[in-house]
Amino acid sequence: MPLAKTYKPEEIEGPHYQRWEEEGAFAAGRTNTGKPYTIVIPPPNVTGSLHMGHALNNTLQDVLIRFERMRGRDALWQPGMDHAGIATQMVVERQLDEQGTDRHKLGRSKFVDRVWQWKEESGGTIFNQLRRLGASADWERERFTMDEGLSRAVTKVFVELYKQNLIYKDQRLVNWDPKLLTAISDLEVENRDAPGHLWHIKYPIENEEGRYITVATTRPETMLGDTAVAVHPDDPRYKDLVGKNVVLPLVGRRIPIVADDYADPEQGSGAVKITPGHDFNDFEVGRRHKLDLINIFDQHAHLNDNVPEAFRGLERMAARKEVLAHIEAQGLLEKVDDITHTVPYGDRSGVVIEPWLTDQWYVDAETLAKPAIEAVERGNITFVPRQWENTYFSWMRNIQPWCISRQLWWGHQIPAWYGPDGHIFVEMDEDAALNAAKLHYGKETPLTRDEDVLDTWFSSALWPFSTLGWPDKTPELDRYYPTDTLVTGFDIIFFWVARMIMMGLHFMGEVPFHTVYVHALVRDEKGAKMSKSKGNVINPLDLVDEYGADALRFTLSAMAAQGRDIKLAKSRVEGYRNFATKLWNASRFCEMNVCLLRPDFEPGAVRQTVNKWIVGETAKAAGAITEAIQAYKFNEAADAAYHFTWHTFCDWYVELIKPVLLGDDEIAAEETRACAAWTLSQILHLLHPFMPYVTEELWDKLRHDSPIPDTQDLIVRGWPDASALPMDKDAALEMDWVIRLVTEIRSVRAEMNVPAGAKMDAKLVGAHPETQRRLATHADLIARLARLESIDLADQSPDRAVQVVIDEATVALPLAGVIDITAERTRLEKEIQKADAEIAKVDKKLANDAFVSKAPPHVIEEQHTRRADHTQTRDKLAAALERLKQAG
RNA sequence: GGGCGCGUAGCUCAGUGGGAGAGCACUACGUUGACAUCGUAGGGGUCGCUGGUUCAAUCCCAGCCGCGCCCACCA
Repeated sequence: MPLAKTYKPEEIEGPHYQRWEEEGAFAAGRTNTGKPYTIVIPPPNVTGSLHMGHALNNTLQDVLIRFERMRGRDALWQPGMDHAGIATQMVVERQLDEQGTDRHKLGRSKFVDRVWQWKEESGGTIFNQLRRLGASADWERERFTMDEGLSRAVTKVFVELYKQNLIYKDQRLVNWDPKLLTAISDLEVENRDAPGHLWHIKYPIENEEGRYITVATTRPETMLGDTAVAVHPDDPRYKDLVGKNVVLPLVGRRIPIVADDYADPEQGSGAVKITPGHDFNDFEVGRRHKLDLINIFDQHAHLNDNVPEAFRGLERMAARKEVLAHIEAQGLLEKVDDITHTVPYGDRSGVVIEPWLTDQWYVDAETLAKPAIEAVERGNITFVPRQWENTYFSWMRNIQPWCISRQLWWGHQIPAWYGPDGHIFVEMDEDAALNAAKLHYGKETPLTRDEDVLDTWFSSALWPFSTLGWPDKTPELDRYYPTDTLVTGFDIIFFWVARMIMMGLHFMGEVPFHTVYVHALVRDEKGAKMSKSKGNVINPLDLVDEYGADALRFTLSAMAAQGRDIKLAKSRVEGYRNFATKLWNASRFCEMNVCLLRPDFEPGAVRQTVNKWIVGETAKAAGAITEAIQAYKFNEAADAAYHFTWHTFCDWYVELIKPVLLGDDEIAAEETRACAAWTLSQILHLLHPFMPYVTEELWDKLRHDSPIPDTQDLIVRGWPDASALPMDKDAALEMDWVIRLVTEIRSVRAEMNVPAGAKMDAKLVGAHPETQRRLATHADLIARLARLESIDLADQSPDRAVQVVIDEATVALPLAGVIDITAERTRLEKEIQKADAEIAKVDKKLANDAFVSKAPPHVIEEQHTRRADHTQTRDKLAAALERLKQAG
């Protein structure tokens, strides 16, 4: 069946994907036995659906995987999903809320069952969306962070780190989310600038009637938990007050005035209230001065019983109002400044985070970070672009303890059990814990398990080895670890990349991957971050529906320049859909002209100049594309493929061979048909990583029409080897001359408004023997492409002709009566001026002694060549003008 | 307060120490047997500003202006 007249992506995409999957083309270890090439997918949230960031991220991974697979590597793209603790729990809790219930009514075990049920029914829609994009992941190896195997890995890592004292339990201030009722890590806190106020409040000095010390605060409600006022030890204003007490307003508590470097004389009043229970800095000050720590909030950030009765039960903001009202009523409010300050918000819940004193589990990240820093310093891991290494280093070198416990129900429950006396047993499972307890207490002792679960990122940190079977010694782990490339966005370098490096090195003794390719953010076309609230989200699947997956993939690849965000314009996608159409139509051309793939075709043995030329151009393109992908310059690879396909193959080669295909020379025609088919097949190969569907479809057609059908799908075929293809320099020069000649004639025709139907017998004057030979070879072709009746040699330009200069020769288009002689004179004069200007520019350079003595020889040589070329052109143009004048 | 990135054609973006590029948009012409989702030709830019280095700067350096992001405990 011939190719359809129009390219319709929706008709070809589904069937090919299905076939690839059925044939196991994505399966690692099946198609190739070569050196492994491995990418682990950044596991999307089980709740997630495909957004532009995923589309970009996974397109680039698929380009790499398909490229390496074609190059003969045993390509493994390891897919899987993340259980996404908080996000998923929130989704299910929302559902419960709609049903008028909540997780507490349900109980922990039923709630977790409920989440699993939701996961089985609705989780992972994103993978079907990735399939539509053409992602060639090894789906049979799909993993989930809560799988039995991965959970075992998580437990083992926890237990081992605990036994190595790299995990410990500690009581300190944490970032507490009063909506989600859990601790979160530093990274999950989003600091936002917000307008606020700085209240200056007078604290009365004890036993000194009428004397006050003024403190400035953005959070007056926390004064109820103050246990000191700090001033700088060198601050002359307050020197005599250090050691004295103030009477805390509203509370009546006597609290000391302490000297501490933390107090900045420049800030506020220079005296700062100290609330060790609700501020990270104050906590440190409190520790230094052995101050009491008073917790004034409950888990919802409502005031608790540690404050005077009038304030109990108030929510933070209400408390603030109430406190201020009392302060003002007592005449203790000195002044209020309007300021902008940063306020911490929970990145999931969107509520203000409260520093709160709790028991939590921490990872000693500093110790784990050391080898992870060295691995990047030594180049065992390279970031692309390189600059991200600085970001990595600056965070890793100042890394803080990682709070890994979460007060949630969905996640890996911490493998810690407590004895009646609070003794902690950290073991692989309950039986082991009970045994340990029996040993410890000398008798069987009931234990209670820690209620908390682990931070989601704790399990994803193990992803590169847990997905391959660790802690078991599996053949996959042996073969595919360390992986090769990690493709990710910069927003999770800390969350994920850094932690994978730490865990990989610690537990595997080897880096988890060698290259981290960090891609940009996809923004809307105005450069704004896409977000639901702004309503500027472009759904990638809408673009797939409208233009096809290939067009979207190609667009994202072509725009993935390193180190720059992608502002996605729809017109770009449309343009690349048109590109796919162009390719489709070029294939139709080949089909209609019976250009069949010949298994015995030897690109090095072609005899026709035009074929030698296209073989060389193919080699150049293949080399450029290969090099670009290897350097992760996806945009350069895409551009090179685009340009070669459209502007070299379609615009020129196809046009150049038309006369050959229709001509009488059957031997030449036969060779050209085979060569055209071969070139098209090379294009399909080179485009396949970017546009898998349309290329597979066209390849399918091409190979099945061939005398001996190729048995392989494109997806598993070999990648073109540029170095094995000949590049004929003479053929390149010759075709370049033809192309320039045709272009010049077309240009001057358009410029002189020569009517389309004008019949012209062109003459080539002053041609060297080699040029004469070229003309003899290609005259018919040139005439056809330039729409001439004929073109042949002459000794002299005819009268009243339009003349264009190509190298040493002049082409004359006799157009007496058709053209305006004055206009032609003006045109020639303009051309001469242009050439003169160029010559003058070069002369100026060459006249400069500094230039001639200091510039490298090849640059000087270049200038001489340029001068000669322009001079030749100028002379020829002058002669043409003279000729025109004589005739006129 | 530190760190990073960006400012090139109307729009979206490549690129380079030595002759300014692509796609889209725009203009003119075109029903040539692959393709109007097309073809041919063309217009359009002091490469943010100011200095410096250099024989030579859009590219390297410094400062400035504008925009964005990341990190940070400043009341």
